[in-house]
Amino acid sequence: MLNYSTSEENYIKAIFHLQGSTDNVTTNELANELKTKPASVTDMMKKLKAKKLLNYQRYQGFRLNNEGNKVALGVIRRHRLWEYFLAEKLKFTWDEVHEVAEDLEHVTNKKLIDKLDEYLGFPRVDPHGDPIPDANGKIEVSKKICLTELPLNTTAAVCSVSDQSSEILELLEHKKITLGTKLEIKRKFDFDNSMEIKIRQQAAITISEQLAKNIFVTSSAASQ
Amino acid sequence: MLNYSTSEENYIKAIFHLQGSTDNVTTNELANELKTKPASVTDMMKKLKAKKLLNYQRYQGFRLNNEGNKVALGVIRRHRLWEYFLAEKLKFTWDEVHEVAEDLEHVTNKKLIDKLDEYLGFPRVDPHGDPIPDANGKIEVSKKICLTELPLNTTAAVCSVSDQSSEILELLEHKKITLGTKLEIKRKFDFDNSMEIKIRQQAAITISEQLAKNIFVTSSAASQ
DNA sequence: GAATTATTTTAGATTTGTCTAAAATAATTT
DNA sequence: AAATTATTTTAGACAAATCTAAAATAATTC
Repeated sequence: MLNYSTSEENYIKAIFHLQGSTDNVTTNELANELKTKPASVTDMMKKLKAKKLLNYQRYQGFRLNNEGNKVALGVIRRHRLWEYFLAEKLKFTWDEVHEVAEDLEHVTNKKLIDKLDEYLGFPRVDPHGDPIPDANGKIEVSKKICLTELPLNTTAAVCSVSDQSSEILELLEHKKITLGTKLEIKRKFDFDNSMEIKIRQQAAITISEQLAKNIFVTSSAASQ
Repeated sequence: MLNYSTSEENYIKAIFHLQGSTDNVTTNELANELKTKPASVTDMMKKLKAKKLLNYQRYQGFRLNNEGNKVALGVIRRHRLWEYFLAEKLKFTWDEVHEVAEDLEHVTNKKLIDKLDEYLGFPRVDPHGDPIPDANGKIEVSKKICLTELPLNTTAAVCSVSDQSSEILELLEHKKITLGTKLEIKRKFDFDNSMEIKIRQQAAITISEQLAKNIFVTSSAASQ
């Protein structure tokens, strides 16, 4: 495994988090996520394509390939181990750890990270409940839950739909929900159990209880 | 205290280690220390002078000013705390810690470092015996010892000379030893207790027992 | 003290990562 | 399907940190 710059690692990690199980990530999405400009994203995508870390065709968006995913999981492993360390050992609060781990994650010394992992007792999830990849990049598959059970403001990816009727598919197509779509619940209404969900940068949309009951998602924070 | 780049911090730290209590550091010395080219050093010295971290006049060498020393002590504090953490908690060996700490020291989050310090129990010296600056940049003054007691290959700075006769001063001037000169003993000879010492990048020179007995040095590794 | 040698600085180039403004392409609307 | 709008890419510029080669200055030697 080669070494990558802090900037490259941040792009790779962001793509990993944005890409569902099927979608390509778009230039604007990534620029928005990284608080940079689309032109900068295009430049970096050319570079990462040249380094064979992702698939990219101009105007078509991009996805990490096998090697890119491995790199991403390495960064995520470091980030979450440091988060665990900060919360568990240094007594940082839940909400403070992310920012500090953003810097620590770029110290890429395998022995350091593996010894840290051992010192911490090989934790399985970070303080946010997200699973920590092991030294081989293996990450626990997060459980499939019904959309009705997803906590508020927790991103999850659509992984299956129980009812396969043309009626539900028509509705899902209209709402632009497909397998792999990443979404989070912004509000729930007790009156009819409808909910407002947000998909990527799009405006929030409303989903009925009937629909929600038929959508299943995988959420890495489900174990919280 | 402003933030400085990794590169700036490395230059500042290196100058701190090279400057005795009086000497100016030269361009070549610093280039050699950082394994870079003299031209790069000159560029950076202009930059650090503009940021008011050091005194520098072209062709005259440079020294950190008050502010520069503060920055250096901050970097050294982080470096040595991480070294302590790596050795004490992660069970790295004595000789492995330096390299890893070189990277960790550039994560400049005050809360992180102060909490790490507390977690480690406010250690006074790192695994090499070098003192760790406290949160205010205060560093324990290392004890004054006679040059005859300085261990081999340990850098120390000349801090006083007991005999003040013109004869000894003549000899010291000839050997280019003044207050603040940093040196280390490379060899000791049992026959006449003479020793070979090295000053900076210069060739080793020989010192008699009589002379050594009159030279006192401060060594930050003296507590080892 | 003039000539030689060593050191330091300057000038100009390179790489990485970023930006703005304009051009190219894709998507949407009418 | 033509026009409009949105997205993406290209072209060219800039800052940071580095380098090489040449020029300037200082130190040393004869």
